[in-house]
Amino acid sequence: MNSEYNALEIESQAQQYWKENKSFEVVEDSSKEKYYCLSMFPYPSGRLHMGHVRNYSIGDVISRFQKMQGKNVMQPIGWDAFGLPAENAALKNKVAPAKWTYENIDYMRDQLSQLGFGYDWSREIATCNPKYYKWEQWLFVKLFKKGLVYKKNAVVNWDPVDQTVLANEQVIDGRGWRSDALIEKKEISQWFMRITDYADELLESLDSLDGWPDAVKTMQKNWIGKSVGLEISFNRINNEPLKVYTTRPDTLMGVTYLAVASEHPLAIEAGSNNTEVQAFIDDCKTMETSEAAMETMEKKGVNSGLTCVHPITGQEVQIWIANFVLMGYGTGAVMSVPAHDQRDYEFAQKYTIPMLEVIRPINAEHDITQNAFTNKGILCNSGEFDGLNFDEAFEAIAQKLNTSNLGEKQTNYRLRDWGISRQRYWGCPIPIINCESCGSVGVPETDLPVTLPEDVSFDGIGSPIKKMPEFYQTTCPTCGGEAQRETDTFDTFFESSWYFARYACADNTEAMLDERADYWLEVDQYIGGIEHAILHLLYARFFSKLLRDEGLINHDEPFKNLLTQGMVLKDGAKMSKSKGNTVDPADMIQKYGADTVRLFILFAAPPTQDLEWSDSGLEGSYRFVNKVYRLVEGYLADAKTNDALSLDGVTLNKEQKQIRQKTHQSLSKITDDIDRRHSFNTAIAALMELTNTLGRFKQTDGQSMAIRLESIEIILRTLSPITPHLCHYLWQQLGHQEAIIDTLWPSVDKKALQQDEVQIIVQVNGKLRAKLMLNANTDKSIVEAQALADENVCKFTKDKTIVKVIVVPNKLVNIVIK
RNA sequence: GCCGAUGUGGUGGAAUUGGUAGACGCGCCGGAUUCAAAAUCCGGUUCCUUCGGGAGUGACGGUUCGAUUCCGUCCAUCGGCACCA
Repeated sequence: MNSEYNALEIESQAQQYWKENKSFEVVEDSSKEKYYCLSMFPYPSGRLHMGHVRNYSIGDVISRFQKMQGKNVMQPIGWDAFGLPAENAALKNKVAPAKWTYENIDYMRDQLSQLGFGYDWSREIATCNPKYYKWEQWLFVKLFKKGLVYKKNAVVNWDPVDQTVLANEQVIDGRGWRSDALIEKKEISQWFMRITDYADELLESLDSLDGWPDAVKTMQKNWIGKSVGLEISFNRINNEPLKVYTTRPDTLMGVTYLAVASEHPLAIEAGSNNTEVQAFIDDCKTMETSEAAMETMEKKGVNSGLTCVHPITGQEVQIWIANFVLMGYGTGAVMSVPAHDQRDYEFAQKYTIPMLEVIRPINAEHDITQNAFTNKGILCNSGEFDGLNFDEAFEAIAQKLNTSNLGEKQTNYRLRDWGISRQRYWGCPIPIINCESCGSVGVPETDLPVTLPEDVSFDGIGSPIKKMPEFYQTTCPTCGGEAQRETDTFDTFFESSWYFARYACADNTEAMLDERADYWLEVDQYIGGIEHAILHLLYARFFSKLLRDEGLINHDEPFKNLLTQGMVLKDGAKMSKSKGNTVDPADMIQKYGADTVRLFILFAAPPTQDLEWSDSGLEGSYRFVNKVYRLVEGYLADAKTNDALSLDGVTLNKEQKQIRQKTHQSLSKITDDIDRRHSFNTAIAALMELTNTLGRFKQTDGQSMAIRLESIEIILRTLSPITPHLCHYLWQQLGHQEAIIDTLWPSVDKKALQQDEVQIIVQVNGKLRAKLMLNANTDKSIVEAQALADENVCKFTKDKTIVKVIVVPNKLVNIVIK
């Protein structure tokens, strides 16, 4: 054993050992319980940052821990390799997105290896590889034939200068990030998946996800946004009625205007003979499309001059055109009740539209001249409905409208169908051929994959494949006539929606998935950033149900347990390449070694908490790693001249007993912290305490040597998921033939835990006044008497009346005085 | 704006089921060791104090014998908001 801890040497040797012995390569094995541990795969942005290190360290600790529980553990890794940053890099560095991506993957694969993560590299996936995306094209064609995919018009951000579609992220204050041009909304035809067909199941099965954080389930539930309301028709003379959906039909009698989106046919009609209206509609064209922008921008509108008829009163209602109504959501029109909706209230005040109070609070006052009353209450000014509460009014109005065919109950979802078309180059080609006579035709299975040309020059003016006849010119599979390929690509969430299943059978060239997927699924533990709480996780759940309905897997849900890691922030914001605030672990690994870096990121905070990055304290982790090294070194030096006897556990002196007690208490805590609580920081703290305690215990008699060895071996095995290289090395130094990764987790000796005495806290009126050491399970009345007799306690109880005494066994006494 | 989180010493954080607030680190202060330094080891470190004690977990209220923990209102910060991944 070297007298100096040499991290880099120890680490490369351990990594070499794992590689040669295929320590992490697994196959299906019916004799063992399987455990599938998955961390969200990275986008190959160039270099790892501390967010990755955190994510993958957590996954590795759980994987190694489960392996030491004797389970058949699969921990795969791959690359979410399609996406926008490759195109941005292509523009900046004049390098093809494919080349840039593959180089990044090579670099980052090295970094992951250096960190010693126990991946089964034989299952590695890169989503930009045709062998991977072939199968999502195959699935897409099946879903297309099944009617789960359709085409419709949808709005995109159009940069008129760069002649390209921009992502929301690339639109800054309404302008293109490169061109600075005012961005226009543009409607183009795009592919959608009918995720709303599964809205109910996606909502219902959330209840079965016991291993998911409640916060994530709540966010998904709210995102799906199931509501029951009324679809109400407002008739228009000699025209189609205008339909609106509302969850507050009780406020119907308070409607003073309707609002439609600027793209609504009525708006276009109104604009065609009114320049003021047309000017407003034109103004709406340069408007950000994101919901956040919609909600926070100034609410504006214009009176269309058109009117409709209130379905109950028969009165004329104005139709306004408003910038906050979305054409793509619902009917593109809403009913407005200024007295009972704050947005309508402000809009009505701004444009002096009348307001009608029709709901009053039940047992309170509300001044409607101050703001809208948006709670439910009792109806007033509503004619025959006066005095009804929300539920009664809902039913009565629904019934009334139903008889006149002007309204019916409807269940609505906030969730919209998933738009999967992207007008980008670096993505998976949508496998559709457009034929003038046959329409859209799915690419036949034998012609898959539709391969994305990789050797292209990328200039940022639209996608290269839209300018490559050799790519898009083809023949129709149905009629054989001339036809054109779809040149849009999939949303990159498509790839990440099924990769977890593909890992189980990544080598299958004949099928998307096989029976091995059923062996490994569902994922026992999924780990990833909280920022994916809604979109990625919802799409992956959706895909699971699609795959199930195609008979490809037999699970309803992909992820049994979910650990949402908090963000690693730098300068108060999420680390990302586009913000330029990433921290590369490379230098730290070089200086301290991977074990120290892993230990530090896990020790810095509990995994679910956000973490503002700072490397102060990294030294402390390095110190601890060295301390463990010296602990073993010290033991081995003593062992040269002193033999460890077999531990008898009976004849031990007090100090020896205490060491064993501390050891097994720590083991118990560490096990629970890692397994149940995922509280790695406190597990490490317990390991530090135990190491410190043991470092002070230097006895060399036979029993003491045995106790030291037992304790050291517990430290090494419980620390090994966290700092695996160091523990691998030290385990060898202790003379073991079997590698530590192949050993089992130690078990707690309950006899060592036994405590003779317990500390009792004595409070007077909730304030700490004394601590007593008493035999465990001392009778309640004796504990109480002892507490009352305590000298310091008496100082506070003297001349006071004792109202009551609360005794919590083996823990606490609280004396309440007056 | 809406939805979901978070808020504790100089600092990262701990307190698991409502029961000792500040575990374990970092930093700082003092000591040992050293020719000296690094490294290491030992001790101290919430604030105020008349040294009895008092106050204190973003703010203000509430429930309780007892609240960092439960409830209400507010403030600040972070994540998501459908084309960043």
